[in-house]
Amino acid sequence: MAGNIARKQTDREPSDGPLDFGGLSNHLGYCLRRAQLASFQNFRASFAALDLRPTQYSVLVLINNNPGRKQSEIAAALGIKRSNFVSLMDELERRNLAERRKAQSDRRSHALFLTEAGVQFMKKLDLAHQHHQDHLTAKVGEENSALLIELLKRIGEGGPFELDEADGE
Amino acid sequence: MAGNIARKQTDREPSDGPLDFGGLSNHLGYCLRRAQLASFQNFRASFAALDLRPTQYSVLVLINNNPGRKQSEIAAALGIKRSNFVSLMDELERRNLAERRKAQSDRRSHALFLTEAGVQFMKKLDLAHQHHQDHLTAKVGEENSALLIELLKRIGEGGPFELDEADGE
DNA sequence: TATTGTTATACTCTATAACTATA
DNA sequence: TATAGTTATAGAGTATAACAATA
Repeated sequence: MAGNIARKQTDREPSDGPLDFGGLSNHLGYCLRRAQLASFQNFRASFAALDLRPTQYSVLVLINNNPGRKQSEIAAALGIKRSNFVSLMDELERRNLAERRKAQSDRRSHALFLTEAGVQFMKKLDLAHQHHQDHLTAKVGEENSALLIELLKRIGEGGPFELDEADGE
Repeated sequence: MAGNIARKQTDREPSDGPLDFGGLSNHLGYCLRRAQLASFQNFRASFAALDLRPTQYSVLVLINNNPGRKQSEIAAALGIKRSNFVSLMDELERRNLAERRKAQSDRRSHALFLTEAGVQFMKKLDLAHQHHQDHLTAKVGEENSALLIELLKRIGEGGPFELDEADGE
């Protein structure tokens, strides 16, 4: 808030010293973005040995908890477009972690399952995720973790998820 | 946690009903990601009429609060690579919101300023941001907003920012 | 030799349109 | 005709390498 009124900014060059973020440091959206980036970064570190990105992890968890569900259901639940989900699933299938099977009831759709290797892999993922979660929890303080999650859910709910888009024209 | 032991998943097709997210719904990192996506979405809606993305907004705010600082300083403060900052700044210059000026002291560097139009534009940005911030604050409850920001800062601090990378080889 | 800005490139994520095969 | 999966494409965001001008 401090600072500039409506005039062209002058030629001074303050050069050194820390930058003034103004109100930005206390903008909820900005803090969210930076926290999320830090979280992703730690996720990547925790899962580096397993070579798995956050999105891939969430897909495996969802298939594991809902074996046999349609590809489009898993995608929609995670807010991923059907079209973008294809290559994601291709990769998991290539690594023999998950598989598509033709659904009997509706031969258009694919039912998704973890492979045996995928189920085994989940154990390692659980450990890596615990490591990641512990890191974040330690940062906010254990006693604040549940409240933080609650507040984040309030922001996140009613998002773009659970609803698939109709193909536009 | 409920569910799958180490065996290949069977062919059942539970078909309908909501998906089981397992522990995922209470993963801090996952909640962060969904909240951040929802926040970005609301940001875009609030700034749609102004045709400005979150990154562009943060750049304008930082230049406004630190006129005359080097391009690389602004970029580093926001965690943006120098190389990626170029097209961003090109766009802001093309729209006559900000400008580069050759620095006197070091003719390699560009000092960044808002244009007169840019300073005027900030007023509209402040209003749009207030609208956006109010939306988020209402979702978490006004009495929780400050605490949430504090907790997010703990996660976000020590991130990839304020430090520029050395050019690799 | 190191730094600033730049270009070129590549990979991920996201978004849209159009195709296919089934329904 | 509508839906599930796919393909192709395009826009952002992010990452690295290399170059010119300057220090």
